[in-house]
Amino acid sequence: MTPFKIAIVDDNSFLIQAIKEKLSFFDDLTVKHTSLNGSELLAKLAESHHIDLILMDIEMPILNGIETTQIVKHKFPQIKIIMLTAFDNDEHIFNAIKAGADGYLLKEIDPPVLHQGILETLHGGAAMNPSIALKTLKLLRNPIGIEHHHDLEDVSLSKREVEVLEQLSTGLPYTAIAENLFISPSTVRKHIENTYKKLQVHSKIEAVQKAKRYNII
Amino acid sequence: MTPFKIAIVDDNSFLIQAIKEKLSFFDDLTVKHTSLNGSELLAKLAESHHIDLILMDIEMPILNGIETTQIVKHKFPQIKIIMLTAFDNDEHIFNAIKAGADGYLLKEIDPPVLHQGILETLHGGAAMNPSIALKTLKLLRNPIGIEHHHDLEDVSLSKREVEVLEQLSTGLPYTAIAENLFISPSTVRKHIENTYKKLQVHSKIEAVQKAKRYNII
DNA sequence: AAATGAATACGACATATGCCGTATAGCTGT
DNA sequence: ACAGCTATACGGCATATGTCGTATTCATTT
Repeated sequence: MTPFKIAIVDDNSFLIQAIKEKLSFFDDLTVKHTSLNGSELLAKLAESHHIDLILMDIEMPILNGIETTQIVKHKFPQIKIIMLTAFDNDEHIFNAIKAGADGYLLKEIDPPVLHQGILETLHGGAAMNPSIALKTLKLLRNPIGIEHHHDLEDVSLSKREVEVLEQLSTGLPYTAIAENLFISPSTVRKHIENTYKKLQVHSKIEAVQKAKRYNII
Repeated sequence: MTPFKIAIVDDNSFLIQAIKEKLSFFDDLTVKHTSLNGSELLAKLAESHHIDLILMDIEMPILNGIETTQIVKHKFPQIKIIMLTAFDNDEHIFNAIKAGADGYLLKEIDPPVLHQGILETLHGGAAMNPSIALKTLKLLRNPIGIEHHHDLEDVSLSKREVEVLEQLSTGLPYTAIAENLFISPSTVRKHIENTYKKLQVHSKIEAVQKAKRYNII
């Protein structure tokens, strides 16, 4: 069995070294590369995304761990990401989960526990330190904090564009939308084209998801 | 140090016995009493609530584990409760968390892991099996799923099909999905074709939305 | 030993989609 | 009156998608 390929991202090179040493005891894992911030990681992934799991710090310059997680998960959803950070405040935890993290551990973790968490995550689970787990349970019980609806300021879709987007979101093809709105398929497509530009996306799914996240539909 | 006082509630007396045996290895825990359903437990707690933690089954006659958890947590919030059940469907998990459970474990658990989970919970954390943890993360990410939280019984997607669906949901084209999963685009398309049949849909968007509603992704 | 299901892979074909350019008509605020 | 925005509409082209069929390999189950 070839070992799992791990990447580490942390702006503190001493801490990277410490994590590497913690993992060095286990021969079913190998650290393929490390980065000091998100964009350095993205550059390495662009060359080769042959990485199974990323251990990601949160507070980093240039591109932080939350943003980086979002981008990596969007482009390479198969790569597992565990946040490995010193802080466990609710804001970070919630944002990391929203960004798509598969786990959340604290840096003071013991090597065997870290190893266990990585393996569990690679086998389709989620790694969480118990105190973090409790926080996620509390978040689930209080749906108040869940709705973090920030509206998209700079983007404004026209009424018609929103109507078309709503139809799109149900999975209808252009021809059906045209019939529903009594306009030509060409017009539907043009509306969608303009909408994509405003939302800066390039497909139905991305448009629908972005629109939902920003409460446009 | 006096051992922690545990209570077990399960309508299957054989399983109670099995759990007791699992815990018998650890002298920092002692099983104070056991009950075959919720009202039996409540009666015992009314006499003496000198209990630190309850291991609670969900499916029981008379008073089930969810309702019992709600009542116990209301009257004795200091008592920790870990759900210990054979089932891990979203509905149960979500309801147990809402009822106030401090953890959720599966009955097939190994003795040392159960022991660990109990201690962690008693020390102010939450005990969760990794696959359950992942489900809670998904619930947090999908506000839709929180309202529905029911699994699709009759439909079962394979592991690979779920992976492909996850990739689909980010808006990636077939070719990118193929690269990410190191398989041919033909295979990606075949997986998607099979998925559509199982979900009874005919497009990406429908598949992704249905999968989200049923907490598949 | 046979059957089943999962994962892999290819070919073919009709349709849908993303993206470009162009164009007309109506409405709004300056 | 004119600039700017919106809604409407067409054509073209490369690529993506949905739906068929077929086929091999591997692991599990009967």
